[in-house]
Amino acid sequence: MNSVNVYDILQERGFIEQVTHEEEVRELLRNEKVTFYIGFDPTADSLHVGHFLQLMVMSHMQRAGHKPIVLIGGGTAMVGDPSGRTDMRKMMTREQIEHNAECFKKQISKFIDFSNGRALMVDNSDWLLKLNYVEFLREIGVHFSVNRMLTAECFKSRLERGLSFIEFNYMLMQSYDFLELFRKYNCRMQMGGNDQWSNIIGGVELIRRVEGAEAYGMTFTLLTTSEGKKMGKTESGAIWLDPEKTSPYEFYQYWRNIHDNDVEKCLALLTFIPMDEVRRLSSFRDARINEAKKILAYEVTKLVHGEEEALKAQRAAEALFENKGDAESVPGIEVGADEIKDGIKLVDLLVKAGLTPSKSEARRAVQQGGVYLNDEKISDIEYVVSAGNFSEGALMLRRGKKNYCRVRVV
RNA sequence: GGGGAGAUACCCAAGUGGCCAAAGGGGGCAGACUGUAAAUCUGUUGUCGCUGACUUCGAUGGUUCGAAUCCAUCUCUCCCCA
Repeated sequence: MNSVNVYDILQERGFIEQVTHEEEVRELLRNEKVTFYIGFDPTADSLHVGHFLQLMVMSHMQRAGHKPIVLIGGGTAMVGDPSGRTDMRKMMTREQIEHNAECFKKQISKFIDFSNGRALMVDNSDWLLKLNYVEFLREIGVHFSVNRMLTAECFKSRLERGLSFIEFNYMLMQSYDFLELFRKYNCRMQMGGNDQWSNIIGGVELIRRVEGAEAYGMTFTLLTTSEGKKMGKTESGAIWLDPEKTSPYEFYQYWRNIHDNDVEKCLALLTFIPMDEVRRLSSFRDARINEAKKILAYEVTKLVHGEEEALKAQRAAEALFENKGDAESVPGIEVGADEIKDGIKLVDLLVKAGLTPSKSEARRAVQQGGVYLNDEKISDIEYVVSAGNFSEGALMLRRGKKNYCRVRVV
């Protein structure tokens, strides 16, 4: 067992938000090899950075010799977790959920070591879907006080806006999951984002009531910016771990452009850089903090997309913003030589390059002086791009300050 | 089951027969400033064959020269009573 307690590591890095029994959990993690679980409901076809934070915790725990169970919520996704939402989740079909679950499984396998039984992946649809309603009520339902549930934080906002019975049941399902894993695998601890606190203690209490045994829970800080907004969201949606949905370059840029005040938090939570170094890097002020941001961006991208992609993203960023590195790495599109022969309208090219979602917006961007072709501002919306604009078969198209696209002729 | 309120663009929210592609705010985008940051200020924010045309105000059908606005039916949400 590691000499340094993983509890202290998690605490020092700022993960821990709430713990059921602080001292006991600390002792437990110091003295025993603990089996614990974190659940992931497959509500989308890719994980996002919020999930990544959970995976970092798992990773820290695994490094310390504990055994993670990744619980894919194929069953709970059929119901929908109301925690932390103001609106009702829309019902998902079973096919969607199964598809998403497959995507999750693939992605998670990259982050956690499942070799030699060092970790486990299970899907709660295996036991939830075949539950018998009346039996479930008699065995599990009796232990839950509606009065208490109604006072739980996770239902507060929904009590004002509306909460359907199906979502109200979510807590019971998640609590049952914990019980199931406790029985099957002696899983004694559940971890999760802080919005999961109510659901986690639901399980802890259920185990105490049914099994007369002590189980533990711990929640982590949610990835929020220093202004309290959810991190990992951009104009175009979430920051996904799937490179098809968020390219490694975009991913890199997201962290590269993080707010100064969030640098320390991100370095601590999303990289394995030692805390001494984290503190040193984030103590930089003014322009120098950019050094820390570059390291953050590189490290996180490396963890998620691998070293090669991280280097490519870094070189691309250097080429665009620091006039070094190499432009080859800049993400781009290819156009056929025949398309260029007769010329292609700039606005069409902007859309094709994905720099603007529609031609109207492309026109607007041009009119507002936000479009550059090879670093030269173009303000004519009728401008036609032709072979003359290319050098060595490529040109650089830019929209706004930092949205680039390298266009190559093939 | 009875009664009431409501559904408007990415979100919140005004508009209750033509002056409405639809006020205002948030968010987004662009410009200035900068450190590829933040804050601030300015502009912009349905689409397209763009000085014009087309589609949009829960859905469908109707009244009208003309509907987000009136009528009918339907779907969904919330509140009160049972």
